[in-house]
Amino acid sequence: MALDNPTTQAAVTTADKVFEQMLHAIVDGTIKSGSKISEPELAKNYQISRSTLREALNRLEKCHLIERKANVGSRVVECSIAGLLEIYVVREALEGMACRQAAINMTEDEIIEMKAMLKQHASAKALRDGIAYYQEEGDLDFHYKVILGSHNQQLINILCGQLYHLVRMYRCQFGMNSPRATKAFDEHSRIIEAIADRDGELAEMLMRRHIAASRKNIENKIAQQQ
Amino acid sequence: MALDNPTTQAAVTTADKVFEQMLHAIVDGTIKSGSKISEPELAKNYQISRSTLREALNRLEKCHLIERKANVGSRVVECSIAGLLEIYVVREALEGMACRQAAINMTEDEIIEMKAMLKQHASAKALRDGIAYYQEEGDLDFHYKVILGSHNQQLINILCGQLYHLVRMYRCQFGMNSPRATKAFDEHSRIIEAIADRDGELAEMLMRRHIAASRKNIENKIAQQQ
DNA sequence: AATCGATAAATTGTCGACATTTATTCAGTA
DNA sequence: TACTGAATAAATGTCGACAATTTATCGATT
Repeated sequence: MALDNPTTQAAVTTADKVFEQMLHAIVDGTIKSGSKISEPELAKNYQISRSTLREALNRLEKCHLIERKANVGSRVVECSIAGLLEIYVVREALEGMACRQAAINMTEDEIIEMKAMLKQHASAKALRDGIAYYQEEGDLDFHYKVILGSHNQQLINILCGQLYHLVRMYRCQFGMNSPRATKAFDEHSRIIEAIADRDGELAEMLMRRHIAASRKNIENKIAQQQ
Repeated sequence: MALDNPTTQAAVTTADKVFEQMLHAIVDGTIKSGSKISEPELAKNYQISRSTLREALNRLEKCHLIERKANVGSRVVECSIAGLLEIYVVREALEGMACRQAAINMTEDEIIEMKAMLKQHASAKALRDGIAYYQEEGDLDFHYKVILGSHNQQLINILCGQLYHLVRMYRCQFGMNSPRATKAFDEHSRIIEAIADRDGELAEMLMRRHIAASRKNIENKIAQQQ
């Protein structure tokens, strides 16, 4: 659970471990976004050889967290409003489709599990008057489960394997604890209903609106700050 | 133009060149899908060190053309009907959205260029009575241009950077020269119209239907073969 | 003083060797 | 004969050093 990502398997090699450490550091901003990466320096810091470090860098590049130029080096990806909005556009398309596929392909057991999860979120929400907790963990859990429920390996790879690290990075660095907790919860409920009804078209539409609402919420926030 | 991919930049390092060679070999089946990759053997074949080869393998992995297991090795991705259909689902979602964004973000010049391209395809089609040529190059050109027209770097990366190599691989190995040439051409025309009208909603819908039709065409072909 | 060019320093790319893990072989036993 | 398990072979992971390229430094010239 080092990555809070249901598709990640245990890190066995040292490059794996360094990858996870760097992933964490980049997501929470310890390694600043936009900064250049010095291979000799980092290799010394983590006490590994440059080969091993480069192996870790390659995995970070796969997640689109760093960018490499030949004979020049690597930089941590830059966090920008435009970049964040781009990701939301992709998520709207992909998670919308994932939701449609989930309505088609989810097993009854998976649906029961999702309903149970939502019930648990509801009680947690009632207890804590739902703010931070639900927003962070619960929201991710929900989206992960829907994506996995699509039973489409390509969708799962792209969303859980690469995009979601970027999403978490933006959430951390821009401090997104938006006041959409209650609204989001209701939207999640309706989405699960549509999936349980095996109504793929509605499920996709609701998921797209759910993500679009998130995006507009951010756009408003940005507009306010300016 | 080694990769027929508008987003690829010149290969400067030897790892780049080996990557391109292997990419070609995997796409056209010289390196068989599902086969195991022996690092020592390939390194000898290409006359490079294992480090350099591994660098090339990492890029292939980024394109989802090979899969690696820790301490076990790499295998070329397996071509299956299910896998092909999965890709079409992802393309329907992503290219649909790309088309919507293209309707919003394309410049007038880009639209003019697209119309010119289509006109050229039309004459080529008339001349050769449209079979192979349009299907292969023309279709890819069209889809590439729409994707680039979205002006969304994430969409461009995912579609042109990774998914399209897989698409080309399947086209090569399954021998897809489907008889949809004329129909596809008409669909392309209507999509460009929608983009020119800045009608994002229609553009997305038409692109989704266009790709879904391709998918159904394949499903039918498969069903016939059995 | 600013710009250009050459030299020097540092960084990335590549290599071959060693360490560690996995796969194979083959002898021994039930 | 079939199966287990230890020894062997092979493959992957990691390391440190060298080569090639880029960046920084510094002196010369306009």
